[in-house]
Amino acid sequence: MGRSPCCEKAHTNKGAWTKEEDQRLVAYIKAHGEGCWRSLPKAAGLLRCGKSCRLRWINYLRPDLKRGNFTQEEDELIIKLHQILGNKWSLIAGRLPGRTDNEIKNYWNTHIKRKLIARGIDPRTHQPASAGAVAPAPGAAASAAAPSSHRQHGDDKAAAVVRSSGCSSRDSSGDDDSTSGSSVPHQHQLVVGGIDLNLSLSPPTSQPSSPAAAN
DNA sequence: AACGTTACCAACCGCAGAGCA
DNA sequence: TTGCTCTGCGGTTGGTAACGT
Repeated sequence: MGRSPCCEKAHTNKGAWTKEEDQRLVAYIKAHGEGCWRSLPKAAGLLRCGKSCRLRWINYLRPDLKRGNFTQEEDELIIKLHQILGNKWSLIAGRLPGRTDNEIKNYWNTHIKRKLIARGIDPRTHQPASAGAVAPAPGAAASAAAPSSHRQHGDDKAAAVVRSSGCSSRDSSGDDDSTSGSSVPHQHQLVVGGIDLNLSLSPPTSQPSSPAAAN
């Protein structure tokens, strides 16, 4: 079968973004808002695929991004959240305003993993390295222990934790901000290690509501 | 000063799920 | 109800900078 490629690869640029491309993208989104990524590149006059534009915007150009070093607080929060959610970077990012899933994922892989290992903690199970090897973490944490089985079944448990709250990872973005009428509040109050993990799934950047938010 | 290695960040790829006709 | 399209997510890779020998 084969799905049609997300874009005409032959006519799209790849690799690092230029300043001009950034400017075009930002200008377009400021004027028209996000959405319809597939048609955006053409409309904005960019030789990029929609996916690429979305990623660039979300991970780099969004005006509300924090950028810069992670604080000790963020650090600990990421660890706690990862313990509960596993590699659900988008959900974790949702609890860290101004941070993107990609940024957190990178940070986890390059800093936190190492840090935990140095502390003698298995970064997947969040258990003492020796114990973790034999005793997988209970509950949701188990998902983190699951060998990255490509999010097929491995993280089902962590996902279940989230779903049980009436949300799916999709919801976070879907954000049917339905707040409006939805009888099921998208919240899940958790307190771990003294940190109140209110797992309400709000988009990382609650709506670029007003493009003007930029600057 | 040159070369090799390691660490970090940005971007790409493929898949799954939601929404719609 | 089914199939198709689009979006979003997570994993992985490539490029570059920093550091060490």
